[in-house]
Amino acid sequence: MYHIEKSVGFLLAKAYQRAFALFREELEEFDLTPPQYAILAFLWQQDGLTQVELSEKSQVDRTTLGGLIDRLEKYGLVERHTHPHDRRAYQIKLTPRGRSLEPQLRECSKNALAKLTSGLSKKDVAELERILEILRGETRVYEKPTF
Amino acid sequence: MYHIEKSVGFLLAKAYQRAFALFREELEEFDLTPPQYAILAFLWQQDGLTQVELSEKSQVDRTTLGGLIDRLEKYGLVERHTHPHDRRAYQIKLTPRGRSLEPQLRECSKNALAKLTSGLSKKDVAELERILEILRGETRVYEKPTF
DNA sequence: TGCATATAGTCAGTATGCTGTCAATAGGGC
DNA sequence: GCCCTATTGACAGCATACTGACTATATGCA
Repeated sequence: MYHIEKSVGFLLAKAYQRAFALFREELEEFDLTPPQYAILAFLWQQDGLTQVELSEKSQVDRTTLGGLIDRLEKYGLVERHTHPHDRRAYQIKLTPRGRSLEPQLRECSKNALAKLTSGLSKKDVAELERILEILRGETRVYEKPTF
Repeated sequence: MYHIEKSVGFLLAKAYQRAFALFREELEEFDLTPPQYAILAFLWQQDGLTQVELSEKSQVDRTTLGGLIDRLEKYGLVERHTHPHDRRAYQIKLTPRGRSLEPQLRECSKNALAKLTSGLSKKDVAELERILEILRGETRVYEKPTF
C-alpha cells in the first residue's frame, strides 16, 4: 500500500521544511532569512560577483535573486556597483555592515545545523551529505575546473 | 575553511529543489504541481478530511492549504462539502475526476523518483529514507497511535 | 560598419509558504 | 442560558521560486 508520507519526495520536502524553519528561527533576531544568508555566504567567500555568477553559484533563479538582492540592499548589507567592463551587469558588493555580520550569522547557521542533526550520528551526517550530493545531480558550475 | 555549498542545509535545499523540479516536469502535462499532488495523495488515502486534518497530515500551513484547495477545486479535482457536525469546517472530497487521475499521477511520482535517485543504490535510498525520517523531528500526527 | 544572436537584469504573473489577525462557530463550566 | 476560551477557515502582508517576455548592451561575423 502506497503511503505518500513514506515517499522520498515527501520526506525530502518535510526535512527541508524543518531545516528552513530552524534556520529562520536562528536568523530572526537579525531580521534575515535563510536564502538571504546563503547569498551573503557566497559573497563572504567571494565579494563582487555579478548577479549571473551569484545565481549560478547559489542555484537561485535570476529573477528571484534580483528580489533577494533588493532586500539585502534595502537592509544595507550589500550594494549594486556598476560593472567595470559590462554596462549591463552589476558587481554585488558587501557593505562593511554586511561583512561584519559574518561571525554572528555563521554562529546561527551552526546552531541551526546542530538542532537539525541532533538525532543523527556523525556517520549519519556524513552519509547524508554524500547522498545529497548525488541527488543534486550534475556538477555545480563552481566545481568545474578552470582550464 | 567554511563552504556554504558543502553545508547540510544548503545541500538539503538544493536536493529538494531538484526533486521538486523533476516532479513538476512529470506533472506538467496534468497542469498540476507537487504540493497539489501531495494533497490529492492524502485524499486518495482517506477522502473527506477537513482542512485541519489535511494540514496536519500534509504538514502544510492552514492558510497555504486554503489556497491549494482553492486551485484544486477550480481544476475540478476536489470539492468543499459542509461538515455534518461542525458548521465552521468543510469536508474536502475528491471529485470523480480527482479520483480517476490517481493511477497516472502515481506513475508521474514513480518516474520522478526514479530520475531523482538514479545515481543511488537501493541501500542508499533506504539509508536516505531512514535519515530523513530522523531529520523531520518529532512523530507526525498521523503516526500517533489511536488509544 | 551593420546585422544577427546572445546576454544581464528586470517586469508581470502565478504558485507556495509563513505570520498575525479576524469572524463565525464549538464546547465546557457555572 | 451566559460567558469564556478554543477552534476553523479566510484575509492581508511579505518572502521565495519559476516561466515568459522585454530592454539595453555585448559580441562575432561578413
